[in-house]
Amino acid sequence: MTTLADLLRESLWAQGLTDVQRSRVEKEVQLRYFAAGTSVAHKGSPVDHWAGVVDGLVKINVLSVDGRSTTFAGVPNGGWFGEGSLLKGETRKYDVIALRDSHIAFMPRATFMWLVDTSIPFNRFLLTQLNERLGQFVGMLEYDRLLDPEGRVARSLAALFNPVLYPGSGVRLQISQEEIGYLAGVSRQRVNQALKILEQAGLLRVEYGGLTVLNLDGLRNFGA
DNA sequence: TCATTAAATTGTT
DNA sequence: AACAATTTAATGA
Repeated sequence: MTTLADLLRESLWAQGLTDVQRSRVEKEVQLRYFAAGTSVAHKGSPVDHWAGVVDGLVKINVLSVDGRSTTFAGVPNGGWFGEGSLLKGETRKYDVIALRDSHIAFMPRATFMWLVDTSIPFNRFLLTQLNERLGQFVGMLEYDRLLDPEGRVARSLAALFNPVLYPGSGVRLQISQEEIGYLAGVSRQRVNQALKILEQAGLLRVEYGGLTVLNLDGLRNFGA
């Protein structure tokens, strides 16, 4: 179990803060618990917090009119989301759902804006985060059309280990094959087959209720 | 600590 | 989608 202190210690943006800034953040950030399958935030609701995953895994997704679910990204330990809508003052554009039992940290808009106004390292972090996320979505557009299911699973997993966006992730990822299916947009059966292929290629090791990444670059470039 | 049972997850069709 | 096999977690002796 990871704590808020661990999250702040591992977050790049927190390392650049002054003691005054960090203590205000620790005082005003609230922790909430979400059971697996529950909604963390609804599409269309006002965005008044910046949210970080302290412990767990959430997915960012939308529902199409016919009820089909499409996942844009998974956010593991150490990942933060919602800064785009927070900066623009718009309502949330995606649903956020906990894939596992998750502890989520919420930073009030006032605190977030205060950091934007007073901390150059925090702004630099936001620039990097937005840039990385842009690159991730551009890459997704590409592989979504070009790659077979093995490649899609491989890149979805690699995205979860993006060291810039999600510095808290280790090599071990606790995620069921069903959850991977949601993230990669393929059926659980295809995930099962894809994982075996990736395991034979020496890129990862399949375990009960999770997997261990052995070759992150190999995953990232699989099928290219 | 060990055995039994239920629940979750995986592997296969 | 359905089913069987496997692993984990919980319970109680």
